[in-house]
Amino acid sequence: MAGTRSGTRHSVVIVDDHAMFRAGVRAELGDAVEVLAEAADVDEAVAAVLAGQPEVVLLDVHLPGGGGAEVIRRTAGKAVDTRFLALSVSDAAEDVIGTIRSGARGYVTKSITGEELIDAIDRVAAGDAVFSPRLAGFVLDAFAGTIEVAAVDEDLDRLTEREREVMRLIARGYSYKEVAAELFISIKTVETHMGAVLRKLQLSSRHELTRWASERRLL
Amino acid sequence: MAGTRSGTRHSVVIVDDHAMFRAGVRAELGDAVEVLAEAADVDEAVAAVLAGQPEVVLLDVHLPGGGGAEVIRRTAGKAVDTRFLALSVSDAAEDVIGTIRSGARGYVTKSITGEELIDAIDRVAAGDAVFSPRLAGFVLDAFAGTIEVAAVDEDLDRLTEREREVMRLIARGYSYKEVAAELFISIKTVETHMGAVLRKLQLSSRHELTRWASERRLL
DNA sequence: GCCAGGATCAGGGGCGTCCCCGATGGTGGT
DNA sequence: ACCACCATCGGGGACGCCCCTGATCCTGGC
Repeated sequence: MAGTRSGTRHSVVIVDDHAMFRAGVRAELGDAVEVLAEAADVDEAVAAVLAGQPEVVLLDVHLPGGGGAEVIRRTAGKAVDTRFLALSVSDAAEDVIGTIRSGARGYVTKSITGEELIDAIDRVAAGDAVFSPRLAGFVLDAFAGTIEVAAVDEDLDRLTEREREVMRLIARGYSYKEVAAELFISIKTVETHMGAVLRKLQLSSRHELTRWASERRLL
Repeated sequence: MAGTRSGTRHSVVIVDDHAMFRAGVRAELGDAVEVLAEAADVDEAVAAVLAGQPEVVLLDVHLPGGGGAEVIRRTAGKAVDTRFLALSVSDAAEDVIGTIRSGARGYVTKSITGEELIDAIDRVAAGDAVFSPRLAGFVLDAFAGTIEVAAVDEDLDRLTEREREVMRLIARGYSYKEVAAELFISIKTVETHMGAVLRKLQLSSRHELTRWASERRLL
């Protein structure tokens, strides 16, 4: 992490329905940013953004009055230089994708540290898109076709179509016998494919595979 | 709320996996209480409670390492004057009931204000039970005898201490051999306990157990 | 003292998982 | 034609998982 990158002291508005959490963010940010205002629901947030014209809005996704996406919609065009950084407990795909589609430039979970958050604010203000590492995967998946995915999926790409098919069923808890019945092939063929899957993904058991797949939301 | 009631400055330990939220609680509490320690997971929490013997533990329900209930279980009897106040985003019945059954003396949501939280801490320390208004209803319902939330825990309650221990490790993906090494017992004993676990929970394989446990957030 | 229940362990058996060694046929590239 | 790769299968083995029938020790209740 950058650590001491502070620099410009961007202006921000903090939007979250929990006063406690807003206080936590404020405390963690210290004087690294300028907090223009706080808001606890959609109406307050819209008013605060229009009044303050902040560079960055820290935006909770689940918010009384229509959710964080509603805030973005209702301020669109009226706050030209403002960028939105979603800050949520949820790591559900629909929340992430929905928020990004609404126009947020980043999405980080509340498990982030203060230092990382300051860094994320800096980068969003500079025009970058910022995502928690764990989320980056399916954000890119959702926009697949335009962007190619690297790193994580390199392993997955080396699997053949049939191997991926077997992998999905095994990861869901199917036994070799059940996979064989499902795909109309013999148990031995399933074993062969599984051997290839485990070797290519550098795993050693079906349990590890289950975890690997669920971490990547491939189920 | 009561507002200026301060009085005795109770000692507390704050347990939550989000550093940001801990900072918020700490900031909101100010010097109205004495914060002995913070903890981010079950192990840290148990250590902090045993070391500090606080009057009140502010306890997140969803916590890496087994959840808040696990903290209560593992400190039971070893911290005589300590009372637990659950502080959670969840208002789900099973979370509330489960936490209370584990021994917590109160349950408030994170939408609470700092003032109200200080008041709740005072009252829990004094021996009162404290609940967010919206939750009080079905807490009483549950102990009135109706609700079938009990069904989930009845199965779990029939497990012995040792069986629960084995169950947790197996559900996390440990092999029998690894569990045996971890608990300093033989593989055959692990098999015996697992047989009892599967029979009592009416499951048929370790895979089903993994799902069962993850659905109930027992990991 | 007897009995129930919990924790510990052993032997053995059936089946699942994962690996090794092969083999055959098809397909696409050179 | 040859080679690389894929999908399909088989035998056999080592080990893990799950169940069965036992057994011993200890603790607590009647």
